[in-house]
Amino acid sequence: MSSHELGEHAGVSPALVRKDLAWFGEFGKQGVGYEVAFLRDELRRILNLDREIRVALIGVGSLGSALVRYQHRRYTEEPGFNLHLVALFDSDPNKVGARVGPLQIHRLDDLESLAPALGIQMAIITVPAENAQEVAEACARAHIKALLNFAPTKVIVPADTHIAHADVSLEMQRLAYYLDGADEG
Amino acid sequence: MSSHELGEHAGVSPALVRKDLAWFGEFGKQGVGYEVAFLRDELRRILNLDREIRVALIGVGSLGSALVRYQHRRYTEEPGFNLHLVALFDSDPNKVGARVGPLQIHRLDDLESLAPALGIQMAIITVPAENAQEVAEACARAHIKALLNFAPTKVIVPADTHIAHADVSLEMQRLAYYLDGADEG
DNA sequence: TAGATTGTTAATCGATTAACAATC
DNA sequence: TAGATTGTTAATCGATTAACAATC
Repeated sequence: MSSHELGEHAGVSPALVRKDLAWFGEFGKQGVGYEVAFLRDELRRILNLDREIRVALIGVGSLGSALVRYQHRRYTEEPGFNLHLVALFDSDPNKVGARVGPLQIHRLDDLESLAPALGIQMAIITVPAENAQEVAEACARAHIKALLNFAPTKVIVPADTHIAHADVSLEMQRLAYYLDGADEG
Repeated sequence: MSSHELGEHAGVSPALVRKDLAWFGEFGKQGVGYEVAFLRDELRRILNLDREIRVALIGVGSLGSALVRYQHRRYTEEPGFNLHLVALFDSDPNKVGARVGPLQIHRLDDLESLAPALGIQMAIITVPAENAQEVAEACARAHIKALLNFAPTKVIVPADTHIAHADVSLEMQRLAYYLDGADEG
């Protein structure tokens, strides 16, 4: 497949496909193009998606429970889907011990002691906004350096920690800009 | 508040704050800075966030139900939060008629007829990946031109329709790039 | 070989920053 | 008035695109 075809699929120019790939190496053959399966595997390796990533979810409310089911289904049904949700945490004593799908809910206080043993590398934060900062700090103590935060609030993390925000309403608010306003034609 | 202070909060340079605001008008006073409450209100208006946006949710599974509760809580508790979830749709006859929070689930087939009467301007798509495209097409027929898609699949929409993707796993896969690989130091 | 397409260099484009006259 | 900060213009920076020698 040529850079032209790849770009068509991705919605970018052929030149950009080649330039971006050049950051990581040489994957194509002059006059021929790219061998798709080979390119896919190389990129999966480069992007760290070729091996299991062990994930904890903190805050087992309705959104958290939904994400447990969603992630678990994809992990079991989709070959090569390497995001593995392996532990749940909550600070509510009434929830601790309960099961969601195949997983039991641990005490949030045990995050620090359990994370290393379980090999947790990433955490999903689905707690109320007012608790997100303290949970992020608990993750820091547990040496978890990749966080996906669903709480609609800014969270301050150490410099070596990466945090992504998944604020659903924020995304909807972005879309709102494109709605026909009452003031528009 | 000066562009310097605003930039510090937003994590951008003072010059960029001024340049970006200049796209929409003149909001500051020389020597003084910006009046924050006025600026906030102006921007809310410009971004179409100053009036109610009526939203439908399609696909009332566990993720959909969680989002209903989440949106409804923010709408009722947060002043000025104008995203109003007003209708639920599902194609499963066993779900139609059931209530989730304050809302009843409608037949997906009724989307086209109900959307105009309900003033739906935006839709959240939380159906399985294999149904996302047909649901997007139903939205097009219902003249809904802003979609937030949670299904992990590409959806083709008309040119006048805006679609945002909220693929949780994709965000986690992005984070994976920054994890220390087995091959790194 | 002739045609096609890569990887890369040079040119272009757009976005960010620096600088400053205007003025609160 | 003197100091501060805007809105805007010019300079800089980085990202995208065009072009092409290398070569499959």
